[in-house]
Amino acid sequence: MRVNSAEEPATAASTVRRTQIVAATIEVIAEEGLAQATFARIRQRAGLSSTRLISYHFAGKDDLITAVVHDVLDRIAQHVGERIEAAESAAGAGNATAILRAYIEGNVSFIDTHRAPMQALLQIVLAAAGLPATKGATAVPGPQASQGPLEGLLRHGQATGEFRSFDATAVGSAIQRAIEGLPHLLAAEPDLDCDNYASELVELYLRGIRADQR
Amino acid sequence: MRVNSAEEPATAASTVRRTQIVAATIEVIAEEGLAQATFARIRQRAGLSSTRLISYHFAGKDDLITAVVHDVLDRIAQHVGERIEAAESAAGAGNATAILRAYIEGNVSFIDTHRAPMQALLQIVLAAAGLPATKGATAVPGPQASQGPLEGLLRHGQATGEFRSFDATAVGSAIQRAIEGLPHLLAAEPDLDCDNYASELVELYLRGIRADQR
Amino acid sequence: MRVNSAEEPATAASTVRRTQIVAATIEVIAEEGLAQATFARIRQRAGLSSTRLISYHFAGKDDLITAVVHDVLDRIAQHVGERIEAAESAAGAGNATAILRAYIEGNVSFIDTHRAPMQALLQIVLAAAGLPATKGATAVPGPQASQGPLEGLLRHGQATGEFRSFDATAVGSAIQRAIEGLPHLLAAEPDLDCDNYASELVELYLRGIRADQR
Amino acid sequence: MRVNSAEEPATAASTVRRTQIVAATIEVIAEEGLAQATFARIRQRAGLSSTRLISYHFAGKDDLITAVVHDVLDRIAQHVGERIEAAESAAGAGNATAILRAYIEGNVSFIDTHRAPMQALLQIVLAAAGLPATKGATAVPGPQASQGPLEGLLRHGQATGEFRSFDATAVGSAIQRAIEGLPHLLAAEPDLDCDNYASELVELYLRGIRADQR
DNA sequence: CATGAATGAGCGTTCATTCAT
DNA sequence: TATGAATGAACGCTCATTCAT
Repeated sequence: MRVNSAEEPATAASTVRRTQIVAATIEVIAEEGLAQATFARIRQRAGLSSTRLISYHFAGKDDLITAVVHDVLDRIAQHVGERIEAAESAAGAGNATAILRAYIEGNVSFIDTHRAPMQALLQIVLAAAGLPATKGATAVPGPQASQGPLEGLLRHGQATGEFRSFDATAVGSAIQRAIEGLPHLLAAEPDLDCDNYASELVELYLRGIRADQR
Repeated sequence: MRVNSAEEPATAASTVRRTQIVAATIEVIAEEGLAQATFARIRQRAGLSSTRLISYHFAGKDDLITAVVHDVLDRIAQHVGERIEAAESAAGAGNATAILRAYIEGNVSFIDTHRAPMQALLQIVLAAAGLPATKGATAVPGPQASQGPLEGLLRHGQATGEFRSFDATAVGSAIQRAIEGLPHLLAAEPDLDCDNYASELVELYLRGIRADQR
Repeated sequence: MRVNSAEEPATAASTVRRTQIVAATIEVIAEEGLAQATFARIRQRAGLSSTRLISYHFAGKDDLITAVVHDVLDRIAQHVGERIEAAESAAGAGNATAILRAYIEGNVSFIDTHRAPMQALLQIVLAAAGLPATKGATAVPGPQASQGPLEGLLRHGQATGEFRSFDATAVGSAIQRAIEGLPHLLAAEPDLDCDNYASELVELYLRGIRADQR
Repeated sequence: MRVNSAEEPATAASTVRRTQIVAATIEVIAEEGLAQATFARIRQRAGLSSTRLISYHFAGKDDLITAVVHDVLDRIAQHVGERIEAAESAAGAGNATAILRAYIEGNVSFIDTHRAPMQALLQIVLAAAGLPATKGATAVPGPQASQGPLEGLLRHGQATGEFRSFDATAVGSAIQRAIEGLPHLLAAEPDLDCDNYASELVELYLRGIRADQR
C-alpha cells in the first residue's frame, strides 16, 4: 500500500527497496524500541550504504512510520478477515458470537506468529496516542481506529439478540485492549500458550456480554 | 519517595525542587509525549533558569523518569488502597467481588481525576515494555507489574468460590489492560462518562468470571 | 593509514578531509594543549562549517586522536627509516654504532623539522601513559612502544661486541627519553642548535655503552 | 608550603583540610589521569560533602594543581637533598661524581617509594609543557626547572676536572629525562628492580661524561 | 569552617535532512 | 536509482565556579 511516497515513482525496484526498509524498521523497533529506530540504525539493519536511501524512498521519518503501520495493519486485516469469512461460512453470515470468536482467535494467532511486526505496531500506536493532533493530517491512526470493527460487531450482536445491552464503545475498547495486551505477556513469557489465551478471552467475554438466558 | 538521587542530600528545599521538576516532567510527557520530554522542555515548563538544575537534583534522565514512575505509582496505590479498604469495611474483609469492584472503580476514578500523571505513566511504561532487559536492574516496572495484585485477587476469589475456574494470569491481564485503555479513550473524548465506564467494566468482568449459578 | 573510520567509506575526497582535520588537530594540540583540543576548536582551526564534519569522518574523539598518533608515528618511522638505511649503506649492514647514530640523528632532525606534530604526539602519549589499561584494546601505544627498536639495536650491538654489557631495557629507555626531551627544550628555547644536541647525545651514549678498549 | 591560598587564613584545621585535598588529588591523578581529576572526582575520593570545600580552601583549580606540584617537589627536594648531603659527608664536599651518583640514586629511590605522587607530578608537568605561557604567572614550573640543579652540578664537575667537556644543558636534560622515564617503566612493569635501574643509569652516564684518562 | 543550591558555558555525540553528483 | 558529503540543531551531561547561608 503506497500512501505518501517521496520524490520517486512506483517502479518495481523501488517497491522492493521500500519493502526492505519497512522490514528493517519493524525489526529495529521490535527489538530496540521506537526511540532507537533512527535512520542510522535502520540503515545498518537493512545493510544500506547510506541513510540517503531512506530519505529517497520515503518523504521523511513520518512517512516511513506511516508505511510501517499500514503494512502491519494490512497484514492483520487480511489474516483476521480470512478467519472471519471462514467462521461466517461455517456458522452462517451474521452470527455475531462466531464472528467475535473468530476475531479474537484471529488476532491472537496473528500476534503469536508475527511478534516483531506486532511489537512495532504497538510501540508506534501507543507512542502516538495522547499526542497533540499536530499538522492537520493524522498519519498514525490512534488505537481506537482498530476498535471500530469490534464496536460495530458488538452492536450487531445486540441487534440480533445474541448479546445483552451494554456500552458497545466501552466493551469494544476493553476487548481490543485485552488482545493488545498479549504482546506484553509474550515479552515476559515467550513460550506462553496463545491458543489457551484466546480460549480464555473468548470464554471471558462471551460470558460477559451474552444475553441472559430465561 | 527518594530512590536514586544525584549529587545532593535529601533536604527540605531539595525535596521541593525535585517535586517541582517531577511535576513539570509529568505535564510535558502528558501533553507532548515522552520523546519531547527533554531537559530543555522541562526546564522551560518548570520555569527553571538552567537544565543544570535537573542534573543537579537527579542523577540523570533515567533517574528523573524513575522518580516520575514512582511518584504516580505511589499515588495510585494510595488512592486505590483507600477504596479497597473502604470496600472491605462495608462488604467484609476478603470479599473478592467487592474488592474487584473497588479496584476497578478506584483505578478508573484515579485516571479520571489525574489524567496527566496517568498519561505520563502509560507513556513511560509502554515505551519501556518490549525493550531488551539491559543492565540487570529494571528501573521502570513493566506493565505486568501492576497486574500482580489483580492476579492474586482473582485466585483468592476462585478459592472462596466466588469466581469460576479460569486462567488468572490471562484474565488479570485482560482486566488491567481494559483499565489502562481508559486514558486513550479520554484522549479521544475528554468528556466521556467515567463512572459509566467503570460500571460497564465491573458488569462485564463480574459476569465473565463469577461462578455459575445452579 | 585508515584504521578505525566512522560512518563513511574510504573515498579520495574523504581522505582529503580526514587529512585536513588531522592536521588541524595537530596544530591545536601543539599550540594549546591536548585538553584544549575540542571539536569546536578544531572546527575553527580547520575552517570547517560544523563540528559535525569531524564526527562524520571519524567515529569519535578517540578515533581522531588515534588517527593523529598513527599519522605522526608513520612519518617518524619513514624519516628515521630512510636515515638508518643510508647509514647501513655507508657503514655496512649491521653496524650497531652507525645505526644508533643514525637513529638519534634521524629522530632529532625529525623533531627539529616537525615540531608541532611531535609536540602533539608527546602530549597524547604522555597523557595516555599511566592511565588504567581500559577496554583491552589500547588505541594509543605507550611511550615504551617506540623504545622497542632501540632495545633490539642495543642487544645487537652487544652481540657484535661493539657495546659493553648492560641492561638494554634500561639504557634503551634512557636514550629514548633523552630524544623525547628535545621538544621540551625547544619549547623553552626555539633557536636551540639541534645538530649540536644530536652530536652531544651520540657522544654521550656512545661513550656510555661502547665496549671497553683493552 | 603555602603559596597562593584562597579566601581563608592559615589555621591548623585549614592546613589539615588542604593536606587531605592535595592527597586525594594526587591519588586521583595517579590512578585516573589528569583529565579525570575534576572537583567532583576529588570530592568523592577525599570523602568531602561538597566540591565547595575545594573552592573554599584553594583559589581555584590552578591553585590546587600548583599546591600538588609544590607538595611533591618539596618532598623530592628533601629526599634527594638528604642523600646528597650524606654523599658529601662521605666523599668530601664538592665531589661531583659522588653527588651525581647520589642525585640519581636519590631520585630513583624516591620514585620507587612514592609512585603515586610521582605519577601525578609528571602528568601535571608534562601537560603544562608546551602550553602557551598564559597569564603572566607560570604556576607550574616546566620540566626544565628540575634540570637546573643537574646542569649546575655538571658544570661544577667540568670545573673540577672530573667530567669531560660537553654541553651541560643537553646532557643535564638527558639525565633528567632518563630519571623521569622510570615511572613509565614502572607503569608497564611494577616489579622492576629500581636499584639496578639506578646502577645502570649511574654507570651509563658516568662513563658518558667522565674525563678521558690519559 | 562548612555546605547545599544554583549556574552558564561547553563537552562529545546524534538527529533527520539537504546538496550535488 | 543510488550515493557520499555536508549540515545546524538539539541531545544529555559535566565543568569549575558563585551565592547565600
